[in-house]
Amino acid sequence: MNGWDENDAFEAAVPQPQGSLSQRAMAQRPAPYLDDLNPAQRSAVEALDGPVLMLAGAGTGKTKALTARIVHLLHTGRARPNEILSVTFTNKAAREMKERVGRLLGQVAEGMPWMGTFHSLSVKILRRHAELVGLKPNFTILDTDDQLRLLKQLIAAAGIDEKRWPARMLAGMIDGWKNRALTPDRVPSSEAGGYDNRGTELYEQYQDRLRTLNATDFGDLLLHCVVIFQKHPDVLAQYQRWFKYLLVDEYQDTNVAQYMWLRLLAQGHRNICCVGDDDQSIYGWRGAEVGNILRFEKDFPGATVVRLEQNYRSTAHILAAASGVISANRDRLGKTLWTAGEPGHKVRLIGHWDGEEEARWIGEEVEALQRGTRGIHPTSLNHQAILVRASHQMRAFEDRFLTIGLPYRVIGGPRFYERQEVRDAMAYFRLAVSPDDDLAFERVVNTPKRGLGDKAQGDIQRLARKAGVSLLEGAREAVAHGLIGGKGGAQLRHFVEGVDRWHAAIADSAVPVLDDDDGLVIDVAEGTPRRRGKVLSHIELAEQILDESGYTAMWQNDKTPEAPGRLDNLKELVKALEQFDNLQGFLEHVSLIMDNDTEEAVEKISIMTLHAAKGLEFPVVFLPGWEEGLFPSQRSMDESGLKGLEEERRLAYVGITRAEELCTISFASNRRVYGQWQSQLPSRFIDELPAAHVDVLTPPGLYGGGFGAAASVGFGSALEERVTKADVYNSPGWRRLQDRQTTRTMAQPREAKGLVIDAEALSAYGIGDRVFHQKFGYGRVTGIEGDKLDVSFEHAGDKKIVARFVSPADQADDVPF
DNA sequence: GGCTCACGATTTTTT
DNA sequence: ATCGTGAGCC
Repeated sequence: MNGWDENDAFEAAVPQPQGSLSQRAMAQRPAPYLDDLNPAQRSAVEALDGPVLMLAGAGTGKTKALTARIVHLLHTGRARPNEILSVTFTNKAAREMKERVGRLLGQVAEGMPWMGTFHSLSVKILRRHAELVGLKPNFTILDTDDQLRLLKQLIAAAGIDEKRWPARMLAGMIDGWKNRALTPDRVPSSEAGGYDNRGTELYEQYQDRLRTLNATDFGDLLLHCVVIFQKHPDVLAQYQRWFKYLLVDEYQDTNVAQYMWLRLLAQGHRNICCVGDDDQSIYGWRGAEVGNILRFEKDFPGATVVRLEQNYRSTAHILAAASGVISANRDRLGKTLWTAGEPGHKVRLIGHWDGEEEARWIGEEVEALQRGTRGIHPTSLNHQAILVRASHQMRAFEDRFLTIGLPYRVIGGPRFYERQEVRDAMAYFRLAVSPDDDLAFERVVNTPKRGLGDKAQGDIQRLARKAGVSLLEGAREAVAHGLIGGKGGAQLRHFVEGVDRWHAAIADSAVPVLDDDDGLVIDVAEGTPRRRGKVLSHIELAEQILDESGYTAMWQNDKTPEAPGRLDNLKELVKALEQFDNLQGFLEHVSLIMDNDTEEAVEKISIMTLHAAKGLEFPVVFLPGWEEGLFPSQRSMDESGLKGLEEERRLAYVGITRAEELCTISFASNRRVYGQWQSQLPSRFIDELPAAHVDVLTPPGLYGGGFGAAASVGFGSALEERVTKADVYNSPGWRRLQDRQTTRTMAQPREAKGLVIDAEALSAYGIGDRVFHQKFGYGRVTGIEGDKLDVSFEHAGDKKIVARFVSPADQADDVPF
């Protein structure tokens, strides 16, 4: 790699702070946070006024610069802690930044009330102005389950077949609109398709329903804020004045709504500093707009752009490999990472016969590295990671590691607060706090089973709707008039009485506590002073709720293997209550804050998706499954064309740059996908790796070495067999492998995705062609009969379609935003 | 109201 | 292959 020369030029171009006036002036006061910054970081920290774009490559110390900037703002007296708005995407990032700022300041930085995620900050703002969007300040935030339940009801009410138009899909559409800050009235008519052309209508109904329930979903938090800012200039002006400096982390991940949110707040003083890396934009599929960062200089004319390019994480070979891959992307702002460190080991590349063998080989490598028999120092399992494209790839590794007893941990998976039992418990708490929370009522009225099925619940719904009261009140009525028969009726009575009792207990002991430490006072309602009325602590109450409702008993009686774990989670949930003053406060924060990263004592290798790995680093990284269709993912390319491919490539870049010392890329020639064997071609990204920085290891399966050969394959050893990539592909072993692939493919032509089988070219379409249908989406032609095609659709299944109803789907189709 | 069977989907994921 | 969902049946 040739980044060193470029860097020298860069350093020469930037005035060196040594001996400069400002530097000597700074030295007068203790400013240790500036001392260990490199020149680029330092200029990013010191450019305080006006728009700043910090282009921070992987591992270039962006968090360090960001935190130093905050400290610098405080230290120079430019802003008080509560006048800095500092936005991250995850709570984890926010927490880390708080800690680091605190460490630099030499104190606990709880004095930064406006440091948080887009969502948590939006909630904070929205609570103050809820009435401007038709909500009460104590609105609840729905989780995905609630959202789906609601949408299902609306779809059913509209008489639409939920089979054909699933609630999931509508949720996705609405989410997409909210990501782009589109209220129902602004949704382009071209996108209103589906759902019998009533998509927007359903969206509108959904929003109405949320308002009635005094609830929002996650997307609303941002959207409502943007609407308020746009419609109420006076409110916006107060915030603009208050937030003197804005800092944004991971700017490349912002969506349109977040962009507008930021822009609105930054208009005025324009002191906005965005930090990001266009090469690490991997969330386009959930609305992130790389365009936001690419456009920054246009959006904020006169912006200072600083590039952080010195990498402190990886060896030169690893950086060069990553740079080589990412350089194939167009539309980059362009950065060249360099390191002052050692070249280190080349990136290792190895092909395997199939996925199982790949897992076996990696398992052995992991153990060898752990023992230190691979030429580098012994590496703890905690410092090794396997990064996969899709979570189903994890299975092969889990299976293998379980067999050989290699401890592993899967990162990602369902979050703590997403677990069923946690949500159920929370619904009970919600009901106790606000008995008219209908969604909570629906969720737990028959959990545990109380003999209240569809019929009984339907009766309650009808009754409540007719009387215009909440479901709980409806249930009370139903009980009073004996409308619910037998066992169910008695249990419902018990349930209603329980909620009443718990609610009364809360009214006795807890008093709303107002947030008053953020310094910003805008029409906040009067609050009663904090008081600890002592009837029941909220923790005791929570336990009582779970016991009296029979919820704890339900899991105690459950004999399934996961029941004990669920009980543990409930205990943990109750324990988490300790950090809050009352149930209200808990409910308010839990949906936004609960994380569960518990450090374990046992050494384990981490398995996670590439997405989950962003922001992390490991000395040793394995990147398996680099095969066409898997990585880059076929679906991504089908759905987003070139844009999709480029995002996949950025994912590859993210993967490689996670490695500090040793990075091993691998692929398999055969893989079982959805139960069918498929032959695989090595990923195009493999060919984009610069050969000079890659060691191609002898694939044990190809050279007949089998088990023994794997152990002898190493690097840095004189015995090592080194071959070039071309050698591998031209080798007899590789050809043999190709031959076998073909044989298999011919034997199962129907499943042979990605391979064009000899077509009876009767029409414009051939077997194997990818096609697009207005309604069914993308599919592949599996047969031709006269003017009809058999098409296997990705989402809609197998259909016989008249050829003129489909259009050819170009793989490079660029779907416009 | 609970259980079984068939069908369909199956990248990535935060808040 | 496998998992989750929904409909239909006891």
